[in-house]
Amino acid sequence: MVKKEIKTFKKEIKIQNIVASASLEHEIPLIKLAEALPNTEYNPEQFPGLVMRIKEPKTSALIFSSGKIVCTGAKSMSKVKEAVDKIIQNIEKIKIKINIQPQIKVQNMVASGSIGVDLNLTSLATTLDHTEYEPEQFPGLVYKCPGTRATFLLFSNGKIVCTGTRSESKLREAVDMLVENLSKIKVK
Amino acid sequence: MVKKEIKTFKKEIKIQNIVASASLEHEIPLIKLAEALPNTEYNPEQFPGLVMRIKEPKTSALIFSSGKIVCTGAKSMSKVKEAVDKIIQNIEKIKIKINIQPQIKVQNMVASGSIGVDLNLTSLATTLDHTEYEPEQFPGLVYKCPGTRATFLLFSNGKIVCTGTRSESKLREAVDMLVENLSKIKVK
DNA sequence: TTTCTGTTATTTATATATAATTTATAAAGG
DNA sequence: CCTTTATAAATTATATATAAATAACAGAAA
Repeated sequence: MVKKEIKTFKKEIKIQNIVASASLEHEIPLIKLAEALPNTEYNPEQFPGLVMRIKEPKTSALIFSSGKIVCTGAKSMSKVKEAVDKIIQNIEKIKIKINIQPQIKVQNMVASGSIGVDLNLTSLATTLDHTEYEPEQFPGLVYKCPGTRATFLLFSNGKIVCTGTRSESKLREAVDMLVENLSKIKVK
Repeated sequence: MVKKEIKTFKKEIKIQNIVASASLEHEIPLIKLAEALPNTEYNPEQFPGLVMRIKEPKTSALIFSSGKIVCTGAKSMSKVKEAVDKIIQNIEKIKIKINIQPQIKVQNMVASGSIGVDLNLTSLATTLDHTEYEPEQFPGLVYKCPGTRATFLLFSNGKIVCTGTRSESKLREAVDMLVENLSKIKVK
């Protein structure tokens, strides 16, 4: 019985960063917020969003006057939710009442891991499609995985970085597809 | 009988600084060394090496935890050797025994002198290759002497500075080549 | 004039390469 | 005092590239 080649890869992947957005459905006076809270940075002439940093979970949020927010840095969905709650609590300190439970939408996930085998990036760049490899510019090979939102960064030691997916299931699907595609061109 | 033009140059050169490195082949506890010796300066968050100053020969040494050292300031090889011996004696004050006679490697020599003739740096900058001359930035003309490790700083009064060579013989060769190259384009 | 790019800012892993850090030294000009 | 040149040591920092939402401004193309 022939085992599928894919089984020989020791896939391993860990979510390192989640970017999520939400709308508080309420105008936010950013200047007032910036003056009231020490954990904020606001330079409207540089960027329209106010930056709010949360210690636990360690995250950073971008808050716009429209009430739209972007949360970055969390490593799990539960942490994202915790962070959003903290953000709302912070905003409510300036007497603004957020009446809704904002719907959180994951916009991007960054995960890192390994596929357990060394990769010859130079040959991969020519045998695999949808790749970009300029070692003198960046040591990783960029692979936009067809059929998925994922873009991978592949390194010669087998370490990988996956960006672009929006859920852990889609992330795992993408990694499986990456390994499958690599197997097809027999990288090992 | 036509005398060679080169003979009209009154070449003169003196070594002003020698930078040499060596390895003591022994780990050095820099914190302990800094606390025990007054002639040291150690700011690891600023620079990983400990600075040790020796009065005679007047030199300064950079000592790293790996046991690698860099000695600067000596004007002759014998002074470099004396300085390294003093450095080892200093280190042995904190009970560390350096069992070897480290092999000293000269990494750079700085020498100054004169070629005995005034130089029109502006015209030299255009007639001689491998030069850089920006008088409003620095009054000397920079000349990277092809075929040697030497880089010269040439001044309008004929004074010169030579950097980059690793031995007195190579230094003299470089100066000879400088004079020869200047003669070719008849600077006088 | 309108629309479409490209900055601006945030996070995060990955891995290369520079650059800056320190020390000494001469030269001439600011 | 600074400028410039070369040179080693080891450590930290930054730049390189990836995705994504926010939104305000810029410049450019239509």
